[in-house]
Amino acid sequence: MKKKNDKVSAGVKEIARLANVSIATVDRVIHKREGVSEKTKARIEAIIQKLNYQPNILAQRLALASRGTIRIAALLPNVSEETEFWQAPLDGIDQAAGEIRQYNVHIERFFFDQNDRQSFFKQVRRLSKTLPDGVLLSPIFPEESMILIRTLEDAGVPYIMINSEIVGFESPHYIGPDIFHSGYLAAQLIDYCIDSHQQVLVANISGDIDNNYAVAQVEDGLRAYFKDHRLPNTIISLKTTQTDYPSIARRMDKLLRTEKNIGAILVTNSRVSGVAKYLEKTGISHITLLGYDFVKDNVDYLKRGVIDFLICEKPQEQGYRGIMALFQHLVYSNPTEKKYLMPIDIITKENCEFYRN
Amino acid sequence: MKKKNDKVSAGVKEIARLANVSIATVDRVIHKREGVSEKTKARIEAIIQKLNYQPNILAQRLALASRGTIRIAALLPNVSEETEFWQAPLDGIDQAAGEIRQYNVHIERFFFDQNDRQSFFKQVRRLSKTLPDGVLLSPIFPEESMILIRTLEDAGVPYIMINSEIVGFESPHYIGPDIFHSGYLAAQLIDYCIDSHQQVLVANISGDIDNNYAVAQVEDGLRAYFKDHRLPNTIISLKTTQTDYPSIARRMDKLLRTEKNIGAILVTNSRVSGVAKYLEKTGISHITLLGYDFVKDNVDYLKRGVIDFLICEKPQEQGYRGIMALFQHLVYSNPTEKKYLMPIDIITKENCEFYRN
DNA sequence: CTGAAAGCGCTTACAG
DNA sequence: CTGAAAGCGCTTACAG
Repeated sequence: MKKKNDKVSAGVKEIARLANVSIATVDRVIHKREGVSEKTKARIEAIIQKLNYQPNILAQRLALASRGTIRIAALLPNVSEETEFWQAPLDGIDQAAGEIRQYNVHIERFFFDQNDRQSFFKQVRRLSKTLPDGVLLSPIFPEESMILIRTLEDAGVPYIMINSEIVGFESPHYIGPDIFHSGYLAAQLIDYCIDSHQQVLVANISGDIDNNYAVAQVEDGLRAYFKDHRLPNTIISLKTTQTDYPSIARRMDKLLRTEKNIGAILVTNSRVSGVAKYLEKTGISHITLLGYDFVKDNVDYLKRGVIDFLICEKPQEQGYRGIMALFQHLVYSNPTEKKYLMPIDIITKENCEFYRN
Repeated sequence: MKKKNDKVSAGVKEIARLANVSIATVDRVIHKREGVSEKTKARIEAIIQKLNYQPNILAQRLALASRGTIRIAALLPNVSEETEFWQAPLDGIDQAAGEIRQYNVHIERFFFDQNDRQSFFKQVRRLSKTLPDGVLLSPIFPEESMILIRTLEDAGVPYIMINSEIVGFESPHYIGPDIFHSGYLAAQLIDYCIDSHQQVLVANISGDIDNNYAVAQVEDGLRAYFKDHRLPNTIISLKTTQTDYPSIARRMDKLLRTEKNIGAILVTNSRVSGVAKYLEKTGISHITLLGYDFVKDNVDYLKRGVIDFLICEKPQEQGYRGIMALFQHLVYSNPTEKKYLMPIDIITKENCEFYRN
């Protein structure tokens, strides 16, 4: 099954032999370290060029493994019944952790309550005290996040943000969706489904709505689409910080009493199942319903035809990529890529069974 | 930045020390090889259990790397201007090749003409002659593919099929879309966009249409949706083996002369750009147009609003996953997973810039 | 400025 | 049935 002596390429030993030096000197040149005469350096570099030398990553890592542990901190909202969404990034982080634990990478998880900025700040302090080698965070609270980021930058600790950006702080260290665009996409789907005389309802359901820039950006994107395309539909906003079902039902009842012509509802986050429950209970089936995130409740309503479209940006992959990028950066000094924008996936009843977060 | 002596887990050396044997003996137990007394075997196994020993994959691979080369063959249609689609799986294969060349894996590519079964068979013979360690194929021609598969099975050579299955031959060695379902999904999207009195046109444009089961399955899926939902829309089929633009335009002209009420057109493969060109040239903008695959021409028409939806099943990832699965199987005897069905992605003008094949 | 040697954690051919 | 030793291709502390 296998042929012998079918080397992929020559290694340091061969280079050393050809250059008539020791492998230690070759290593110095490869890693651009001090202390090699220009002459030998040039000679070795020529050979490296000619042989098109590629280091054996396996051996490299194995040799480095003895050096010690890399500590990466992950700062995320905790996972509760009503914030099930955050399980996905966590799964991605766990997956990455599994793949790189061979390399002595240790990941510490710091959880906060997404409705309590105090708890966020508390975790920031805990995290800062130990000063890890790299940090993954979802910058839910912008001000407190900026404080952390300043600390990290001063200390030269690399970091990556996932899930949402800090408004007004363009950063190359971001892995996540272009949220404005995902609202724009939602509007396009709505445009396919409703008539020009129908209204669109944008429902923002969030405990801390004033700090929730993501929700606002989705709405901005949706409104921009209708404006750019000069569409005549009226767009109505609904805002509530009461996320429990009875409150949602009450608000919907009241709204639908006056607004008789709603053709579509976009819930700007994963709380769409609350509205779905309301529509199902009240037997309203002519309204197109859209929302965010591939979480269990939402998928159930999608399969039953109550929710028409879910938009999802692979949160698990965000967590996975975030950790891997930090790892690459710490171990191989690979630059943390420029901003990585996730695909914006459209999920319906008919493709949901094949979807992967 | 790093702490010393922060071992992930104990290794063979530690196990050997605790069991009072040599590491060679430990190795024998780990790999369930013959020639260890029951007594020592039991002792070593207990220690392995207790320590929850996990082999260091790096070291394992490095040690194995010296053994020789693994040869994987990939059998694919060639990439031409009108079969640009096949560039994507090829890119995925190249990416995988890059990642595993460290492990002395060599990938040989065999290309055939997708409109010429003779050329396929010729490559099958070439491939069979050298008998590689693993095979990746797109089974475009079912009969000839079955011949190859029988040969491989007899020789105990693992194989994986991508892109489409062989009808009537359910195989666990498949990585690709559920094509019937993707037609079903297309129908759902159409259902959102047209009225109940409008017609749907299914356009099958393929050089070798009688052998193209994928195209037929898409149509089956679409028809099944309309039937399952008892929708009144008439569905019209168009079939042509002339894939050049003038022929397509002629067929469309003729068809539209009699059928005045078409609300949507689904082109069952990547040839959708031909129909898009026709609609754009003739200034027809009220028809919803759907097709397959994220190739340049199609994306251009999508961006210009001529094509409404593209459906795509990550062909690049299929190639990548196919090679990686074979690699895992050959090196670690990981079972080639059960059938892996790809997500069915919906791409529109508003999310195409973020899509990744 | 340069080199010899040990070590990363595994596998294996060989000797007993 | 078992072990000592060499080797995979790199990195690094140490000696000169």
